[in-house]
Amino acid sequence: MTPQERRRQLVGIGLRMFVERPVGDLSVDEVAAAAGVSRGLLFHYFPTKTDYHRAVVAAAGRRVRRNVAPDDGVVGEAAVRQVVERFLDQVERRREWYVALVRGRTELSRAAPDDPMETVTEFVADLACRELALPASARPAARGWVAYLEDRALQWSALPERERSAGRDDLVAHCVSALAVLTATDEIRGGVS
Amino acid sequence: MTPQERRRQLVGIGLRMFVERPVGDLSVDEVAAAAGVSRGLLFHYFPTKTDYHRAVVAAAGRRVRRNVAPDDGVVGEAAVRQVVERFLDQVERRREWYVALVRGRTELSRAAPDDPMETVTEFVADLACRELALPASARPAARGWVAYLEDRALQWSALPERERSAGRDDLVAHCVSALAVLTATDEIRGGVS
DNA sequence: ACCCTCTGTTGAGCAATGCTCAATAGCGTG
DNA sequence: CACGCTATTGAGCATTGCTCAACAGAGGGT
Repeated sequence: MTPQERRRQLVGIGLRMFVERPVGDLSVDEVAAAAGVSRGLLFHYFPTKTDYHRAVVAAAGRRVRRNVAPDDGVVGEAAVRQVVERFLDQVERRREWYVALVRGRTELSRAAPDDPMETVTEFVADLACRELALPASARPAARGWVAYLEDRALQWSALPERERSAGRDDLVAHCVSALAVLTATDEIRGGVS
Repeated sequence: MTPQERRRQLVGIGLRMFVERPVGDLSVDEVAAAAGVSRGLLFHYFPTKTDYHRAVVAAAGRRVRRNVAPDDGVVGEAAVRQVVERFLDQVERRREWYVALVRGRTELSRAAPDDPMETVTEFVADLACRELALPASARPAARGWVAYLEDRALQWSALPERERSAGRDDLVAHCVSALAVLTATDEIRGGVS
């Protein structure tokens, strides 16, 4: 088996086991056993367990990024709305998996130069800034908005099915508006004093 | 040494070591050594390492909650403003410590009925709802706002000192306004369409 | 056909760590 | 002084992250 295939296989196994327990608690033996290889081989591909951990979380991040990206050709506020919708879908349909991802990326936050956690946040914040033609000064607010969006999505996805589908459209509208409002520093400053 | 003192001592040690490495990576031996006791004793007080972990994070959460609580007698929007200010202070003055807390609480998020992470979030959200007399329907937005506030505080506290002190007042004003706007569902819906 | 190298792979083994348990020490009480 | 209670110990077990020297077998050059 070629190295690239092996890596994919191993990371793939991590992505699946991920849901059940945090990657940190996952033993190398288990992964190796699931792959039908020896412990040693895993260390051949990922010199450290943390490296493996990082690879798995990074792959998860890329997957989410793919899933929430808007269709080609959709631009402006419509793109933002689509991202919000897809983000809600993502969190709703695979809630535990997403929660596991949040945990995994947080565990890695220490000494992570290419912090894989940032993948999704950066992507969404960038997209929002671009599509709404926001000034550079609005970037922190846009990033904060992503945190807001994620929290709302996690709360919402924990609701019983009935309330969830009922409130979905309102939530989308609210979050889209929220981005505009939070990044419109002048308006918001005057709004409440 | 009385059991209560021992517990306090052990948790206190955890609170201090906490900054350097995640509680999860902290070995029982180290804690025991720092306390001048044997491994075994630690397991006498905290049957599982996770229990110890939880105790430390819970204590950290209580400490933050104390630090951000507004003064007695301060009510309404002033109370919210004070919480925001104190929250920024907290994150700024002990950034690594706060980051460690975020990590610690996330690590525990699995199967945590009395999730200590919630301590601070719940506290701030409750306070905001109460002081601004928000309806129950605004609760999710208030919780989301806490996530927004935390993210902004973490971004801001990473800035070089100059920009930090310059932007501080604006950030406080922005966050206080943001709470009002995010929870005023009608306004925000109409505001941007 | 033989050997040789290169690389994916193995498995034994080390050190650290979470955890258990029987035994001890020290103190207050009858 | 003896007794019991409880905080405390330290040896020991199983697991786990990680190292390393050795193996297998496919391809190529002679």
